[in-house]
Amino acid sequence: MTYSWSPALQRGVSDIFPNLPDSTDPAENIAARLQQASRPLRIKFGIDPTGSDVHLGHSIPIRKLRAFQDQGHTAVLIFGDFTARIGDPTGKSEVRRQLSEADVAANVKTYIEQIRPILDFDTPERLEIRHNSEWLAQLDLSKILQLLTTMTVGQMLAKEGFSDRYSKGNPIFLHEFLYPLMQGYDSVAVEADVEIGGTDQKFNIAVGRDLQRVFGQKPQFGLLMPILLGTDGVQKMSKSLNNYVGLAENPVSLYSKLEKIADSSIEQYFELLTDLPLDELPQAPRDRQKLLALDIVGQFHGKAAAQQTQEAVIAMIKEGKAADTELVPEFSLTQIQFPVKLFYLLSICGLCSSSSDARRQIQGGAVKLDGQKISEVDWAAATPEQLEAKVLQVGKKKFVRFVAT
RNA sequence: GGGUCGAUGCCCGAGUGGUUAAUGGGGGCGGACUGUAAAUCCGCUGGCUACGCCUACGCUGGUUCAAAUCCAGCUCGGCCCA
Repeated sequence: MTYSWSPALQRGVSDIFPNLPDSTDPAENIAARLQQASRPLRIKFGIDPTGSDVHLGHSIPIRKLRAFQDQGHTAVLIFGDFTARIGDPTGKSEVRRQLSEADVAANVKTYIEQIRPILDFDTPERLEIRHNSEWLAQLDLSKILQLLTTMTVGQMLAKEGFSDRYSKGNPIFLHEFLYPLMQGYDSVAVEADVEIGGTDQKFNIAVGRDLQRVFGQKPQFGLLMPILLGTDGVQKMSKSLNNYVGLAENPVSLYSKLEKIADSSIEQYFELLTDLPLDELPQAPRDRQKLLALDIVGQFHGKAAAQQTQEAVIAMIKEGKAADTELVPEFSLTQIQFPVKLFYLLSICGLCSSSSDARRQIQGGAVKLDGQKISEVDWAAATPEQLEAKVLQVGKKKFVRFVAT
């Protein structure tokens, strides 16, 4: 089998290093490295299971991993179960809270489920899932010292984020200095040939190269992918900014978020999140948004479901009707005691974050039952029959359908 | 270890004994508008099956009829010194 630096691998890549474009030295040029490879390369990507949701931003390097898999290489997916407990200081302005072992284990589980549609889990030899506690938990002090002697405080402080924090007088804890070294050591442990990461990972990936050299390995290539902008079109996609699109979201929510992506960021979305040819995209902005939403929902839920979702969303939002039963989350009336007050109902079925919030939404005219606006705060339903099969709605995109069982 | 300054709601940031969930901004959520978004305008932005009741200004106590505001101790952080 021969390998090459194919267009699918190159798509969307923002930086690759080392990179001497004309060189035929496999240590300096990725194309040469691939061409001269006699075995599948080991492509590393590490993710810290710090939360429970994986979003589209995370999916970009994972999609790249998939592209490598499809060309016969081995994806080495590392769950940073050990590093998650320290927290990557990259891009953070403050210290991250430490997670318990149990939290981390639970997160790994949900991550795998969310990533499943993206990666090839089935073809033998194409995927290796590792946890970095396998090797990091074993390190003894002398080994740690060996890692520490490879870098200076000056080098660490030069890292973006540290330098900002230091100059602003914000605290930096010593254990945070260990993070890049641990991520770098992961590369040693799995003998990575290429490490994929966001552009913010350049420093950490470069540390990996240094450490591999120290441990007598060929240094990996760093392959950096752009950071995806969030749904606000301004800041990077991130859970804490609440501008993210989660992989596990239901089709309707996925679709309705994606069809609103700002014109200014939609090209980036196409390039990084789809395989569609960029020169054949529709001209009309609205059509682009629809195509994007359709394609991505299709990736996670299948083409047929995506098509259905599109129709349902158009019906629901454009025409003000709640259409297809299957796409509106259902809520069982058996959980409710009658008579029930509307604000309590809104809070219990999850449409509002609290009953107080629900009252405010009612007063603000956001609440509809089967399309009829309800603005009386004390509106109540006396019997289940009054609600059965009806759709309760807050704003334009939050719905629940009541069912009897 | 010593000195000094600081800690307010999702975030930033006013407030320095007394109608009050606590000015203002950001963000968020709703409404109007638009091709969605953005921009703009308006409203909301502790909790509780609620005409009332709880909990809130780092923590714990104290002074007072009354404290986010005064006092003490503690915790955490910045800076300076060692």
